[in-house]
Amino acid sequence: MPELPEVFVVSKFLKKEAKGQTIEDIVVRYSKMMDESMRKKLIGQTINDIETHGKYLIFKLTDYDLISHLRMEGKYYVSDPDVINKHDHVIFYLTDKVLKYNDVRKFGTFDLREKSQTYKIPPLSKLAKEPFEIDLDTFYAAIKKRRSPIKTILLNQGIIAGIGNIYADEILFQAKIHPLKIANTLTKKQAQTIIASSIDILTRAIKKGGTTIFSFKSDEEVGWFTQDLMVHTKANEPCKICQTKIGKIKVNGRSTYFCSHCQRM
DNA sequence: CCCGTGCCCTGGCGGC
DNA sequence: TGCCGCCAGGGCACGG
Repeated sequence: MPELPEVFVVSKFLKKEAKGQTIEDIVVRYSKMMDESMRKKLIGQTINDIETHGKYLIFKLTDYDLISHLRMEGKYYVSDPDVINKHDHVIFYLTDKVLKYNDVRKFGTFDLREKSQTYKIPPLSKLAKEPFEIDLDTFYAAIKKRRSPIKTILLNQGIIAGIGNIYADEILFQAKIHPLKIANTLTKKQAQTIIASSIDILTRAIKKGGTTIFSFKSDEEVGWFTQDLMVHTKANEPCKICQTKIGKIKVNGRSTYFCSHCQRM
């Protein structure tokens, strides 16, 4: 499931494939994904650039910004125009190629904004800064007034942007903090450690994804692979640091993996 | 404002 | 072999 590193890698792919191309036509195969008024506005627009903010992709067009969220399984790929795959929902006919948005679960979203409104209304108006830019005092102030588990806080895009369920577990493991630790009991030092671990893990994941970018296809995963993970999906396996069995619990309905010895309340 | 729950979706898998 | 129920999860609406 795409988190900040995967979205960043996708944006690199899109810059390579779609930057400078004009949208000549669009075929929408699942109407809830994109309505007709959006489709009409997009036709004739040139893709001048692709930016990212957290898990969002932002296509910078001639007159609008197109905000794309991949959610769990959304992906973009370029392929033979004659081949339509089962979960291709939006097909962009560009100047000299066909770009497809494929999404098995249909959870992905498209939002079109006037350029002046992009960051003024949802979804981007509510988005916090990414770990790379976030200010420690701001982050710590947000934490101090929350009574939820820290895991829940890391998934809150309005507090810190770009972290999803997989990297949240990995970040807390590296920071040696228990996922159920209540946010407002953290010290400023621990908040700082969380930010540092976030930057470290996201950066390493981006580098990892970057190695597969040139062979990117719809059915290839980007980002971290299972052997890079320390705790996520490792239930009952020995912790790579202390050999304690990795535990699995639910935090706010999300599967959460942790080491009860390395990560303290 | 904060916090928890249910919903959107499909495919894969365990159980029988 | 097939069917059923559950699980995966990001963001949002909605209730307390």
